[in-house]
Amino acid sequence: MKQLPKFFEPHKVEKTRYEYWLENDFFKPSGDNNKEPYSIVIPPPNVTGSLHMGHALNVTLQDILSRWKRMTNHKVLWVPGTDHAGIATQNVVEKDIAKEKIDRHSLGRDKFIQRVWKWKEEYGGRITNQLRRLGVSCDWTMERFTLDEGLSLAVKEVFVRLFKEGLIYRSSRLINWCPRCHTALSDLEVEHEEAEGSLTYIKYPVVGEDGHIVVATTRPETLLGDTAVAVNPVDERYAAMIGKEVSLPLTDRTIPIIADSEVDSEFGTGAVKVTPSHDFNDEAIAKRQSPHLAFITVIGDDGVMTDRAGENYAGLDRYECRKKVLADLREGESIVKLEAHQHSLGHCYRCNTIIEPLPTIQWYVRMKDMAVEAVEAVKTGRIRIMPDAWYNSYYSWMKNIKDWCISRQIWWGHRIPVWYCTHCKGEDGVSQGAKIHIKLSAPHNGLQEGTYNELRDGGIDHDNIVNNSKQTRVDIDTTPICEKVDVKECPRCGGSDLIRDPDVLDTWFSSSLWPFSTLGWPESTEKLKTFYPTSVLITAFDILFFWVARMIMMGLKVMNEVPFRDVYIHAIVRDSKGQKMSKSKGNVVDPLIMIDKYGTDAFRFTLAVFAVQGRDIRFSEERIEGYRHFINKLWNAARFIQMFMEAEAVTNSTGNGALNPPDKWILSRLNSVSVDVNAALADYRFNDAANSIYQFVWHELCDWYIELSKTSLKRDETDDKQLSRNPKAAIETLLKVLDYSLRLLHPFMPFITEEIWCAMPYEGDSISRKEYPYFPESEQKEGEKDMQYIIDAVSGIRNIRGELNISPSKVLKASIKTFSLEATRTIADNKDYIMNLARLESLEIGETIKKTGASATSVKSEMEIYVPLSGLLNVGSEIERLEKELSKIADSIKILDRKLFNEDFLNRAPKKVIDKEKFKYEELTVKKERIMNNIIKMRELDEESRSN
RNA sequence: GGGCGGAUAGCUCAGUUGGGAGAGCACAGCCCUUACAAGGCUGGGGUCACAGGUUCAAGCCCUGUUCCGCCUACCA
Repeated sequence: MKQLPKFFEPHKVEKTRYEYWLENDFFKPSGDNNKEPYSIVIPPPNVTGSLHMGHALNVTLQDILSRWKRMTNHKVLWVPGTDHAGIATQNVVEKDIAKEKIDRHSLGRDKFIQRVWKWKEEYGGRITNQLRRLGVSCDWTMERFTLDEGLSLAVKEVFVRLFKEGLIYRSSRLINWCPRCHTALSDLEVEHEEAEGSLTYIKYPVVGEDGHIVVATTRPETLLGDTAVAVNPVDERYAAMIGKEVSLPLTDRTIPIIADSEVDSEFGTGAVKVTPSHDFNDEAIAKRQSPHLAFITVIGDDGVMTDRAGENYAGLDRYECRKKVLADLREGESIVKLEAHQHSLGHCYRCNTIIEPLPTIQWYVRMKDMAVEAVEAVKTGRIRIMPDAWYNSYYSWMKNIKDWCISRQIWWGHRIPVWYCTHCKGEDGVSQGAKIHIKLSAPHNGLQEGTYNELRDGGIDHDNIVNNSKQTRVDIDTTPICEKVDVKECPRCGGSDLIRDPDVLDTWFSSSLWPFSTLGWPESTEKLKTFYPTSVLITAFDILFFWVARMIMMGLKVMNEVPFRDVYIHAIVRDSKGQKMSKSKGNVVDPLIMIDKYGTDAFRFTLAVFAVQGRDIRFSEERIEGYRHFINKLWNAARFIQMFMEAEAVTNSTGNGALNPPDKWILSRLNSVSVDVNAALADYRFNDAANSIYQFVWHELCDWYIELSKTSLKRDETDDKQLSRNPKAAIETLLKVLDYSLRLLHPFMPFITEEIWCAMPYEGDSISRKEYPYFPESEQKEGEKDMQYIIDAVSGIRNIRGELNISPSKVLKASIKTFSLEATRTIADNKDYIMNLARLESLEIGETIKKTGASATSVKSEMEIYVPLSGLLNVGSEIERLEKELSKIADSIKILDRKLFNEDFLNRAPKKVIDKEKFKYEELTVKKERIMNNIIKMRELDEESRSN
């Protein structure tokens, strides 16, 4: 046995303990083959990431579950890994090489990707190393990266399958475009923020007449791309104008006034300018018209105005252009008024640049049918979502789901497995449609030309489609050839002049395959067979749609089985004021700093206590401090036990096997706590589980049991032979309760529990290999009633001390008048415990005890405690004390009165409740009377002393 | 616009089928009682946001209101 040092120093043990666990493969699946395997895949953090509170909470909860299940003998696999995080990582490396004054284009695609890989090799391990500091019990031999060879194979396999099923297709339409990242984004990758803008009212003169029509817009610069003005067909104000032309200010174009029933007559002037190339609504209007309205793209893919904006504006940044357009309109007296206007603006979730809707050609996944199945899987309970408030969000998102844009115009990621033949024109050579020209770059980057298939959604002015910038692209006008392997020659014409699609897939595409791709799919591996579907997914709600919903759809589509049984959605960690933590606000709390300051165990335990279902977490450092105190308490409790293990009383004790009364009590409490904790964990009530153990260890084990055991452990020195205690039973109970407490705590605080456990004479190589305590069958309340008498007696005396300011070091005499045989017997049987805990030098017990003159009194339900304090007692304050007690009881009786004199209550409430209330009433009335008697006696005494 | 969550002690928050309002921190008093002052004992402190309703009984269920927070949406 190793002597525990005086203080627990987390940093001295964390690293070595963790290495010990790894060396011994404790985190690899083992356990009972007959029990259901348990598996979790980690939500892969971005490889560029740095550990934040969200990660810390997320993995702590997973680790608690994993360790708990391992200790309950399940075969547990927890798969770790990281996500390649396409745009984010590319941005990081681009910034990196910018320091060397180069950009990715001058480097070239292959060299750039090499640089990213190099970066990944150097820094990609940072986040996983940080996770290790939390003590996570992942099976690191299973670590995966979304761009791994195996996972890339899975991605290609899925893409090809979906393509061949027609679920993946190409389309040209408006897409959310980030002018800074130069790529398309999915709807989800756009973050909307409310902003104060202004609504500009602009006059468009009617051609050939004196009149004009006024339109209102938040984006005056898009006027340059207007191709119509729309009004509601039933709007009488404008009925006569439909079909007329207006001349578009600042241009030499005229555009028609058209009717569209979606136009809201109430908003603005009821007339809306239509810019099909730069607004999703307008695109829809344009496509509802027959023939379609023209698409004129005046903003380029870098947010700079194109040639089509006209020579006065081409080359201007979009916001510069807005200023100039406004100035020019003002000069031409075209502006009627400006109004302040609140509206929401889309921003890129990676770089926060304002999104520009642009017409481009992109790859999409058809979602509707997959969503239907994914909804079904949840509705039928094949997947549970917790807390259940999230069901509605899930359903409503799935119901309104739109096709998912999966192509990104960046380089870092899974390149789309599609090739185009420059020679053949598609299967029938003609029907693939006419060639169209695409300008591939923003004007100032020089023009590149290329062609794409006409995609038959018609109407778009493809001459002005701005495609992925700075990308050289040659004629591509053929049906895509989609294969898993590199295509070297065209399967249709045999030609070898093939061009691979330059785009990569949305990062979330590979993430959506994570639960099965990490287990080896498309190979049919043992791991896959054993651990798919996974048991639970632990995640934050902000990626419910990004990731969780898509995993469900892909799991069902590809594996024909849900990816996980349970989804547990935890809160987001906010700062102490409830603000979202962000670098710009400067309110970020770094988990690693918390770990440095307080140790991993205290930090983890705090997170567990914070993890209340359905509620945001306001982080507070003070709480960690509080739980560090708890760790200290636990540590010292263990030191106490160690101290007494070799005490003379223990080693010399014969140990007749009989348990001391407190031993029975604490063991019974332990059983009950073990049941509570297991139930809480099974329900993902991490806070309840943590609090139960906390309460037990501190307030039952330490506050009462250990204090009581000091008496048991003493060599019998009382004059009363009957009270001889069994020190052996006490120390054995201490060891046992400590053992099981540590086991209960181990999933929450793995390090200190291991450290203490290994220093005790327990058998085994690690606490993590021991069984988790769960004792439902022995949950009888043995010893709990006896203990109540002891607690009543002790706390009665303590209360007198506290209230009357009597120093704890002053030894007191006391007597207890008992009112039942059981009370008499129990108090007498436990006299030594009571005397020690209450610091008494003598204690009289009996039903005939009389109170002596100046005594303080404590009235309990089956006893009255007298502490004679001649000379010490301030009669006035004693009366005050008793009156305070009396008034509390009187209040309670009043409430009970109201109930028990209410016939409706007596008639309708369950008998159990009535009996309980009656019992309480009796008890309190008796108590009240006794206190009153004592007050009367004290008053008499008071008067006596006054008259003397 | 639609949806969701919150409002309980000075602070941060628990409160699982409706049946005597809790914890931690902070505060006050007495104590270095030999595991622990990162501690022990004792105590003070709450019209459970507001207004109705259901019920014998409401912090908990229903309706409405106010104030916060979040998600979502194409009102230019």
